[in-house]
Amino acid sequence: MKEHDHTQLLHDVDCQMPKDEVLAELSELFAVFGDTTRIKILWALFESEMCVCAIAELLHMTQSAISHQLKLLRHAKLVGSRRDGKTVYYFLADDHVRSIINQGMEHISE
Amino acid sequence: MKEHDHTQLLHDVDCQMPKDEVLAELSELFAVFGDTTRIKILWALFESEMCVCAIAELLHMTQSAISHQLKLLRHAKLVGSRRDGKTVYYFLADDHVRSIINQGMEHISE
DNA sequence: GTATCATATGAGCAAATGATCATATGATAA
DNA sequence: TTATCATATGATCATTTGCTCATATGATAC
Repeated sequence: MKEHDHTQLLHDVDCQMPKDEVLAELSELFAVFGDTTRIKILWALFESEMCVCAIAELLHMTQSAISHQLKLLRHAKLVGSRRDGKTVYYFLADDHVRSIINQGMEHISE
Repeated sequence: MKEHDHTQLLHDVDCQMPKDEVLAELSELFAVFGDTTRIKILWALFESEMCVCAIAELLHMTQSAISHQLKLLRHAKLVGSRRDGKTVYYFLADDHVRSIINQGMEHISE
């Protein structure tokens, strides 16, 4: 396969590309949204903060599965948590979550 | 593990949840953004439409790998394509792509 | 202290994913 | 037609992912 010439275009596009590091971080962020369970958790938290076992009950999944996913969401800074006695409540970290999900919804509902 | 009671909350949250079908579609969309290669392709197309082998050269990847990924992007309706002779040019399908990626960038740069 | 509830976490495993290789298809030129 | 370029696609394989199970940790009540 001999490639035809794109030298100029490639140069221009390459200049506009953010660092690999940034793009990796970006794709990791979207990967967090890229799972049904995690999307459901985030959507649930739109309404109200919730404890782990409530989310588990809502989604008909084990406490362990939910806890593992919440760990990912926390790492991505999409949710925060607060402890009240034995219970840990999770909540949306900021409004970017809503914005991103809303943009996604717009795209699929066309 | 006996669960404590969340009946009222669960009912309220459940009412606000979109159908599983919709949430699945939504997470599949974000999953497409959730890969470094695909994010790079989309970012490249911000600048200009490009043919497959130009993208491959830009990302230092094989034509085959890029072609497989473009298929996914096409399926998600994030890119479109047009043929000109032997060459196929890919371009961003609409502005949702830009909006979604911009929101993501905002989140990680805080 | 012990018992119990709520949550977190490590190991293991089946399923999904992303790249490569070989090959097929589509288009143009000679 | 044959040769070549550009792209698409199927098979394969190593890596990653998401769940389950068992167990650990943390907090409260007794």
